[in-house]
Parts: sequence; structure tokens; C-alpha cells
Amino acid sequence: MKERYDFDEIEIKRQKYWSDKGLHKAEADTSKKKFYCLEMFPYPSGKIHMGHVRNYAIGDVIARYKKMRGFNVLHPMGWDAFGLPAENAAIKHGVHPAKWTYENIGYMKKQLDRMGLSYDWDRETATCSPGYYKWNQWFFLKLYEKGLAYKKASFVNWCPSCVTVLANEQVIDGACWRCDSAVVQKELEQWFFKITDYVEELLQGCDELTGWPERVVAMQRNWIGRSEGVEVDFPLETGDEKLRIYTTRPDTIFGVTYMCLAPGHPLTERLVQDKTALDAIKAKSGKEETKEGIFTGHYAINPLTGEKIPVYVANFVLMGYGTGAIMSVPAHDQRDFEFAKKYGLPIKTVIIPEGGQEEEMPNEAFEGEGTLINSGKFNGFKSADAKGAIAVFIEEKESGKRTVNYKIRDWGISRQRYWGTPIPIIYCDKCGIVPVPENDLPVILPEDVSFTGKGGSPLLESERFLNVKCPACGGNAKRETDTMDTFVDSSWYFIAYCLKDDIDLKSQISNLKSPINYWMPVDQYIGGIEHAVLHLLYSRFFTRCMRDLGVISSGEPFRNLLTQGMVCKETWKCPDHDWLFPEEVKDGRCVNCGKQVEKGRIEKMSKSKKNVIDPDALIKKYGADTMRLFSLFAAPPERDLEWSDKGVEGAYRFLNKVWGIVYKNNNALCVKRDESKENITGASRITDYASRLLRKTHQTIRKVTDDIEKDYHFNTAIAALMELVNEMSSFTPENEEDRSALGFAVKNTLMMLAPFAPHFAEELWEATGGNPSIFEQPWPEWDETLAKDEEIELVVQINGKLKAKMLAPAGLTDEDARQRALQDERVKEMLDGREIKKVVVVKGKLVNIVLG
RNA sequence: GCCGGAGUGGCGGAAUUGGUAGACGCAAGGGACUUAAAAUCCCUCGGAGCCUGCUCUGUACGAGUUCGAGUCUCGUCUCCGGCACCA
Repeated sequence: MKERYDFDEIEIKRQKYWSDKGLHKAEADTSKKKFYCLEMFPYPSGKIHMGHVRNYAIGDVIARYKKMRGFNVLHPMGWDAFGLPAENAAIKHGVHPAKWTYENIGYMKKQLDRMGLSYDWDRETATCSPGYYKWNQWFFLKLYEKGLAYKKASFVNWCPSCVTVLANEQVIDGACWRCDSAVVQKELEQWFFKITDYVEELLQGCDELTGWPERVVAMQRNWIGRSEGVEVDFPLETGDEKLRIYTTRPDTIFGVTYMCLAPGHPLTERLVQDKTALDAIKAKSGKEETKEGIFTGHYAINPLTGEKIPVYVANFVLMGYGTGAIMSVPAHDQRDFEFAKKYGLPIKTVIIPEGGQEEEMPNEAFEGEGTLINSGKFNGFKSADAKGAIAVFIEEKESGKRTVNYKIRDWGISRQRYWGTPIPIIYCDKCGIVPVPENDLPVILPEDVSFTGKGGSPLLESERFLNVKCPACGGNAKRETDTMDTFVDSSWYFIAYCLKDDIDLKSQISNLKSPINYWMPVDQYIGGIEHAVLHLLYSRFFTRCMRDLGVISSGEPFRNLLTQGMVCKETWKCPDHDWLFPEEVKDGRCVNCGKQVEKGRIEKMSKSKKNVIDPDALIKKYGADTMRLFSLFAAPPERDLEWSDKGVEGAYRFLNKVWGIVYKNNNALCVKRDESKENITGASRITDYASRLLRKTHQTIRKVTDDIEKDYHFNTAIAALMELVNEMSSFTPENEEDRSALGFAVKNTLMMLAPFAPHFAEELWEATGGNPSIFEQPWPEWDETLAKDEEIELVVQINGKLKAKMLAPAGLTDEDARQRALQDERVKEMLDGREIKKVVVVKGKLVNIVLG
């Protein structure tokens, strides 16, 4: 072996070795226990970034570790290849989205391979390939058959800059999630997936997501937003029209002093005379913090009290939730309270808190539960009881019914964009909406379109695509020109990976022994927290739909989820030149202007903040193993990672140290024996020397295995390996026993290092005579008796404070420990003859002497 | 406002069911090797005191439970993330 650690040569050699061996290929085999390890696939934006590196390094450690544990491991990778950036690149640079995308895929794939990731590339999929998106279309047709895909006109979130519709989830604080432009409302015909049909199941399924981070499950529950309440009809004073409201607080219904309609409510136009005032309210709808409203001039009747109640239109009432109308109880709802104060409306208290009294002039609404007053026959009821009783009463009076409401809406999937899956629908003047026959799939995305960026669907311009014969009547018809939301693509790619060459979902229906049913669910899914709601919820929905189609036998796709933290780095800012690259800062000054720079916060790596590290450069300087090792060592996976150039050097030093030990061991050990100048006397001394290293090795195997198994805490596992290596580096073997102990330590260190620094471990494995691949070795096992310490440090406390430490044989009895502590000269001195009240002994660890 | 999560050295981070606070790494200081530097190796490294050994103190803050609290309970403060006029 070479004296120097030449990472570049080794890594390329080992990547070829694994590839030639087909080490990462997976085959479904029901006789083997499987492990499906999956990292969220990337959008092929051009180059991988450190976030990818971390994500994939974590996944690769798990995949390689599980393989060594004897699992049949599936570890695939592919490309989330449809999406806006490709189209934007086409508009900007005139490159066709397909060309742009496939070129990026080619480059990024090389980068991933250079990292030494153990993917089975036979299963690679790009969602933009017809072989993949055909099944998006097939799935769409199946949902359409079941009434789960439907078209409706609705107000949608429209981004004027991206010229497209956005899902509710893609709107953040009224702005586009991608470009930050203000989102406007526009009425369009859209295709929807009926996720609301599965909402109860998706919610209940949350209880079973025990392998998911709690906060992600909480976010999903929160997004679904289930609430139980009552819909109540308030008849209008004039005519037979009724106002239907939704409330979760029927216990406060006697406190209603006015009502509010959403500006978009169907009745507003009829009730409000002053259209300019109405328009003003509409303009302020759903945006502003301040509450504004107008009186309609109409009154409704509270069905329980018969009271006459003024009806308002208010900007803060949402049309999309409940019935778009509310009953207002200012005494017990802060929003209603503020509105009432502003417009001088009465406030009627109907709930008093436990042990409280009715306040004359409340300063704020009391939103808690309590006891009912001013509520007719329900006076004296507790809120919880009153909710039920009043709901029943309303139902008996046929004034309303108990209902469950959800915040989640159906999933709008239409996008007025080119680079996505064509929706397989044909519009015929005679037959109306006609689905493309299954046999005609895929509907291929045409290439002959131009990218002007002027908006509208580019597909409208492709005559060959647009004009089609109606499958039903044969007459002239037109295709749907919208494409699907790319979240459709990513909602089932993990199922596609299970099928190797041909993603034929249909052929797998009702096949209990299909590869899908062998590999699914994903045992470990790893990705960023940013997908906590969207992607993960849609995938759970899709998998359930697939289950109901018979494609898969169970509906929960991801057993365990690990959300890795962000990769962060410090930032630099110049008062004139904004964010600076680290190399633009010299001695605390900006190299452009010489001004004092400000050390900014530690932020997520981003090009705009100029605090990115380029993985290519890192690999060139230190190699992939060092990069992987550092990103795994610096923090536990779920936490944010602060990038440190010095820390990377530390990881590199560590590998060099191991290399040095193995090199020395391999070549110089045999000679060393005669050159020995040290005086080591007595065989027992030598035995002890070797057995200490042996013990440490067994302890390390236990620690590393536990750390990986428990929570994938690779940072502490690597720390334990470093400890062992430190011990090895100061170990000079003097005899056969020593040499075999060191050999054992080296061999096990390499095996444990293998998932983290695979090329490095594989190279040294071979250099030390290991054969075949280290990844075909079983994970090391420890011997509990050999791992046991012979001596322990017995801690003596007096009144809980550490006073002395002494060596004692392991496994001593509590009584022995007690005697040793009490008879220690120094302890005796400190006790100074004072009365001992009690002695607490913690087995094999500690004695606490409690004085009176 | 509601729901999560977190506050430990100069820094990243360790500490089974409550039982030696600060593993491992980085930075820093000192030393060895070298003509010199790099690399490497050795030592020190929470704070304060007498710098030998030791003593006191210390895990955001304040109480509490306990023989014993970074860990459990209650309260306070700060920071981060998500949701947010959802009736």
C-alpha cells in the first residue's frame, strides 16, 4: 500500500470496482428481509449543493449500514424533472426544456457518483420521460372514473409573474412561493383531485406515523384542520331566505349580536345596495389585519332567541371555509369583539369563567369555556355540555345540523405551463369532456412549441397537439392544454422505483407478490422539512388511491421519516457591496472598497447570501470521503449543520491518521519487534496491554452500533471511532498478542467506518488482506463479556457533592462499595466523625454519604 | 395568538431509566522535531481563588421535588420553525 492517502485515485478506483461488481443492484427476493432506503429526489437544476450532499450522505450511510446488517437494500435515485426553471431557461436562453433538463441530469448524476453513493441506477427515473408520465395520466383517468378527478370553475391563486395558477400551499403570505410576486385571484376552469374524500383517513393515519418527527405529524394535522361544529340557519327577517352559518361554539349562540358575510358570499350582491362600499370591502378581503365591514341594511332572526340581528359584510370572513357566513359573538370571540367596538355593536356576555363574574365593560373577549348565563333554558350548563345540548336542540328544531369542517381543500392540479404532464382530456363540442382512452396513453408532450414567456399555455400553439379527433364521436375536438402540478409526479415515484425497467402499474394490480408489495413501504425516507405538508401529504393521499386501485396493498408510504437540518454558514456584509464571498473579505475589510465588513448571522447556504460551499471544489481538495465524514460528524442529522472549513480539515486529518496506523501496521510491524528499545517486563503487563485495546474495540462496536440503531446519531458514532483510533495510534505492539489485538481493532474500525467513508474503508480493507468487498462483510458484533471493564472508578459523594474517586474491581457488591468508601482515609477525614444519616449506593458507580 | 423545538466552554456538539457536566472535533496557548516553515507528536484548556494538590462555583433565569437535577415539576425570559382573521 501507498504511504500517502491519495483520495482521488482511491475514490475513482473504488467507484469503478463497485460498479463492475454490481454491488448496488437490488432484486426483490421474498426470502430476504428488505430495507427500502430513500432520499427525496432532486430537481435537476444544474448542480448539486451542500443540502443535497448532506441529504444523500445520510441516506447512503443508512443504506450501506443496513446492507452490512444483512438486509436486502433498495436504494434508488431519480429526477424530479418537470418544473418551471426548465421552462424559464427556455424563455431566457432559448434552450429546449428537455435538452436543458437532460443535460443537467447528466452532470448531476456524475456528481452523485463521484460522492460514492450506493444507488441502483437501473431504477433511475426522470419524471419528464413519457414512460413515467404516462402513469400520471393513467392515474388521472382512474381517478376521473371514480369521480376523484373533476373540473370546476373557481377562483384560483394566480401568479402574474409565473403566469400560472398556484395551489393554496404555494402561496406564502399572499405571495408566490417561487418568485414572491403578489398573488391575485382569478376565475378559471381547473382540474382538481378530491383529496377531501380521504381526509378522515389521512388524519387518522397520523396516529400511526410513529416513525415520523412529531412536528411533521403536527403540521399535517394542522394543515388538515379538522373542527367539529354546527351549521345553523338564521332566517332573514324579510322573505324566506336563510343565512347558513358554521360555528364551533354553539354554546355561545345566545350571545350573537350581529352576523357577518364573506365579501364573496352569494347573498352579498343582493343584500348590499352600496356597490362601491362593497367593492372596497372586497378589495380588503383576506389581506389586511384591520377589520372592516358594512351594514347590509338587513336583519336576520336568531332561531333560538327570536332576536333581530343586523347582518354585515366583513373583510375578515372567508368564503372558502365553513359556509362563508358567521354568527358574531363579540363577548366570546376577539375578532368579533374588535369589530363590535369599531362599529358600536352590542356585546352580550353568555359565558362566565370558572369562579368569575359577569363584567360590565369587558376589555377583551373571553374565549375560554365556562358556565352559561343569559342563555334561556341552558343557563348553568358548562360549555362542554352546552355544546352538545344546544346542537341537539338545533337539530330537533330543524334549524341546522352538526358538521365537521376541514381547512384542507381539494388539490388543484392544473397548470398553464408547458413543461409538465399533459392532462389526458379531450373537449368535444358534441360529447363534452371525453377522457383519452387508456390505450392511447401516453399523451406525448409535443416538442414543436415556442417559448415566448408571454403567458398562456404554450401547448395552445401546437396545432398537431391541440387538434384531435373525439374518441367518442370521431368529430373534431381539442385537447386539454394545461399540464399537471409537478407534485403529482413526486407523489408516487417511490412506487415506480420498485419496478425495474418498465413502470407498468396496471400489470401489478391485485398482485400480492409484486415487487411493489415486497419493497413498500419505504423503511427510511430522508429529506428536508420544507416538504412536511405538501409532498408528504400528497404522497400519503396517492398511495391510498393506489391501494384502492389494487396497485399496492397498504396505504401508508413512509414508515420512518428523517428530516435533516439545513446546511448553514456564516455570512459577510459590506455596507456598500451587500453580501460578500469569504474571499472578498481581507482583515475584516471589503476588498472592493476597504470598508469595515459586518459579520452577519449564520444562515442557510444560498447563492444570494454568497455563503455557499461548492461540493466539486471540496471533493477536489479533500475527496468525497472527507466531505461525507464531516457533514455527518458536525451535527446530528436532524439538526442544522454549521459549515466549518476547519472542521473539514479535522475530518481529513482523522482519515490520514487511520491511514498512517494501517500503513505502519502493514509494513513495519514485523521488523519493529527486534528494534524494540522499551523495557516491558512481565507477561501479565503485556497481556493487559493487549486486552485493554481489545476491550476498547468491543466497547466501540457496541457504542457505534447503538448510536446508529437508536437515532442515526452518526456524530457520536464517529466520535467513538475517533476515540478508538486515538487509542490505536498510541499503541505499539510488542508481541503476537498485541499484534493480533491491533489487527482486530483495525479490521473492526474499517468495517465501522465503511458506511461513512466507503472508498477509504474499502481500500484499506483490501490492503490489509480483506476479501471480497468490505460491504459484503457482516457488521461487526461485540462480546459483552470482553467489553466489560475490569476496573471501575467508584465515585464518593458527601451530601451529593463529589468528594473522591477510587478504583475498584468491576462487579463489586453494594456492601463492598459502601465499605470501600467509608474506609477511605480521605473520606474519613472529611466525615470528621459526624453522624452518618444514610448511605446511598448506585451499583458499580457511586456512593453517596448523607450526613445529619 | 396557537402548535412544535431549543437555550450546556471561545465554537460545533457529548452526557442510558435523575447518579463523575463538558466525550469527540475545532480554535487558542505552551513544548518537541526542523536551518526555517508546513505536516506530525506531546501537554494545557468553563470560571474564580491559593497555581502543587486542592477549595468554591458553574448547564438561560427563579422556585420546587430528591440523598443527588443539564435531565423531573411549576413559573419567567430569550431564540428558532410552522400555522395564523379557519368562526
